[in-house]
Amino acid sequence: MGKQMTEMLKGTLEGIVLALLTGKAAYGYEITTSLREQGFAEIAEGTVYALLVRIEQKGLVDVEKRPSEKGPPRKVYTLNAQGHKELNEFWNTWSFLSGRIEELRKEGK
Amino acid sequence: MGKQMTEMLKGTLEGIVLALLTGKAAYGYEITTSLREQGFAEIAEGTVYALLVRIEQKGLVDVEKRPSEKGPPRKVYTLNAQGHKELNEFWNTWSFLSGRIEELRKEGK
DNA sequence: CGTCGGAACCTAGTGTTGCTAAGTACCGGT
DNA sequence: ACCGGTACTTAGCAACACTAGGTTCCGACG
Repeated sequence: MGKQMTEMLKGTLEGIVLALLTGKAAYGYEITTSLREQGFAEIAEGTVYALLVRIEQKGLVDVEKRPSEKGPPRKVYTLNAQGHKELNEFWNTWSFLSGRIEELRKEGK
Repeated sequence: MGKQMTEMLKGTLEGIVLALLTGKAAYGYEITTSLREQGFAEIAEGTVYALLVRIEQKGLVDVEKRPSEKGPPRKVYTLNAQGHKELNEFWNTWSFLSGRIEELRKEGK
C-alpha cells in the first residue's frame, strides 16, 4: 500500500466502515472483502479486525455471534444509536476538511 | 481540536502545507497563522514546525534563512521539484479516497 | 536599565492509528 | 490425513499530530 494512502486512511477508515454498516449489518471478513472490491485493494485483514474491536469498545456497534457453514462463527456488527451519531460527526468533519482541501486545489492552478 | 479532526489530518496536513507552498514560499510562523485563518483554528504550532522539519528531511523543500525585523531569523521554505512531485501524488491519493468516500455518502441516503 | 510581550523556532514525550506477521479455529473436498 | 478457504485474533512496529514546555531576538514601556 502506498505510504500516503496508509496515512490518509488514519481517521477516515473508521468512518468508511461505519458508513458501510449503515442499513446493513456485516461481519469482519465480509467488510474486508467488500472494501477490497470497492477499490481499497490492499487493506490488511488485521487492520479491519482491530478497527472493529475498537468501535465495539467505543460502543458504536452491537455485536452478535452467528454460526457459519464454512468456518468459525461470524461476529456480525450492527450500527447502534451512538454509532449513527459518530458517523454524523464524521461526515461533518469530512465535509469541512474536504471543502478546505478542494479550495486549495482550485487556488493551486 | 476534535479527536476526529486530529486523526483525519494525519496524512492530509502534509499535502495541505505543500499546497500552501505552491507559488509562494513561506516560513513556519506564517504558515501556522495562515492555516488558522483558513479555518484550521486550533492547529498546534509545534505540529507545523515538526512537519516542516520532516518535509525538509525528505527533500521536498528548499530552505533559506532570512533575518526578520521582529524576531529570530525566519526559515523560508520553497517547494522544489521533488516537492511538486510529492504534491502531485498527494492529489492523486486524495482524489481516489475522496471519490470513494463521496460515493459512500451518496449510497448512505 | 530591566522586563514584558510578541515574533519565530525547537524538542521530548504521548496517544492513536494502520500495517506486518504470525497464529488459531472450523469445515468441506480430495 | 491433509489442504485450502473461511473467519477471527494478537503482539510489535512506524508514522503522525498533539502537549507542554523551552530558546532566541527585538522593540516598547516604565
